[in-house]
Amino acid sequence: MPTATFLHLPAEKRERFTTAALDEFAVHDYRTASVSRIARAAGIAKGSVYQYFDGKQDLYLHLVTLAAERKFGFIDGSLPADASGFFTRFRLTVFHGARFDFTHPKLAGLLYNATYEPTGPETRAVSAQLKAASQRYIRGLVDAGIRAGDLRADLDVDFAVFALYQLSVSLRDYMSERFDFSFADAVRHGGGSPVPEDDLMAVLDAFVDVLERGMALRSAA
Amino acid sequence: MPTATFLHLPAEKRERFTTAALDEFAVHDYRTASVSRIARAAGIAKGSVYQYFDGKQDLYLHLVTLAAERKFGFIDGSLPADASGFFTRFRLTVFHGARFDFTHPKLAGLLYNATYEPTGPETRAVSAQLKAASQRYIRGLVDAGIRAGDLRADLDVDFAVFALYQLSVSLRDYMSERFDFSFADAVRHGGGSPVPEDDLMAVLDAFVDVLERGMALRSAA
DNA sequence: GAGCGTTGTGACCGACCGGTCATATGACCG
DNA sequence: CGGTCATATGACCGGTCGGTCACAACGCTC
Repeated sequence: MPTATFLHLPAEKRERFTTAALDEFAVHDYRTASVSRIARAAGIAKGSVYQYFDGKQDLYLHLVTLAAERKFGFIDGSLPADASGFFTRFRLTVFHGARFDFTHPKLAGLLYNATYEPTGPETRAVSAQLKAASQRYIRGLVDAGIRAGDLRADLDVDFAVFALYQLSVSLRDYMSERFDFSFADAVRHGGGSPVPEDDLMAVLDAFVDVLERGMALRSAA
Repeated sequence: MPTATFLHLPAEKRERFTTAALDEFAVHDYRTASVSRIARAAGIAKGSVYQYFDGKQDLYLHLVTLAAERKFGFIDGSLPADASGFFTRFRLTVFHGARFDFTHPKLAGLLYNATYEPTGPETRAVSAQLKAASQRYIRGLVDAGIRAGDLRADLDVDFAVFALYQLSVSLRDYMSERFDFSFADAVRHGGGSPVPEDDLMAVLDAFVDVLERGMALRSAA
């Protein structure tokens, strides 16, 4: 957690530092990210970093927490309050999640890296927490979907949660390929034109379609 | 590619080295893996590594190629020649892939790491090739499935291939959690009892079930 | 044995890492 | 002005890395 010193910092400097740190962790995984580079990019001495945070790990935890709060907040704030059916709600959740990824590529890149972080001792706890929170959220949706009669009652819930989670997370890769959108470039050179929402929705329709109907050709009943 | 020197090595020494290198790359990602540690574990001087391979990258490429050939060969050799339906064939493919993962944890761990390798310049090409080969294989299955009438003709093939690929790859994580089987431990301390094939099949049934029928409760036709 | 090509060796190189700490700076107070 | 305290600094530390190279050891033929 940030020290009092960091919180007392003039806002401009604090943000300059945060931006530099996000830039670094959005492009590099934990081990490859360099505190020295962050300090250089922020225009401060390396020693100062250790006046603001306990160390690399502490800084990382702070950034991931911040990014997760922003993304979950963004999604929650974009969802309508009234509960539509499972598939509508799930599609909207993924849709707004993707919108967040396009408009906040740094934060999204950090979260993506954190999710796939090779399990070193310094990052395992953070990754596990992130994964647990996402799966808990999805499990809530699935449970409600079964109760509401939107989903088959004999569904293997564990597997369904796993599948929805994996596909949601890796959808980023799919979109990147399908729309030729490089998130790495977006982080490095800011922006790039995000995918039109219509095209995004079309992909999500294919996604939900497979979830809902399956892939099999059903012989006419 | 290995040098002539490496190929002239007595088999025992060559295998001792290969084993040590696999051990290292199965547990660490590319950047974290250490040539010095490999040399130490193999009981040779570090300089010798550079008599056998052009460098770290070359060694890595060799190992990934070797592991991929073994795994694809194992699966191909285990599949029946006659083409059953799409879902049966897909389930068998994943089944034998999982069997390979349990019985060859080092090779499988290396492939898994290579798949999720953070995209540094040294590993990007290898990861992309691995992913392309897997997706090409799956696309073949899907195309055949549509032609045979096993799959809906209006299926979004791109998305289907992506989903099947992602779920197959990450199935390892799911099994690890579901069966409390640590692949990392299996690599480090050899073996551990693999999941009984019945339990494995039960998971794959749930997998294929979702693929085939979808998740929606269908009102009685 | 001498000569020679192949293979083995590990000290060494420059680079970078996370983290520390003695010291400098500067703002506030009496 | 002196004193005090929060903050800023960057040279420095021990460590590890991938890679090199001068040299030693070996195996072969003559």
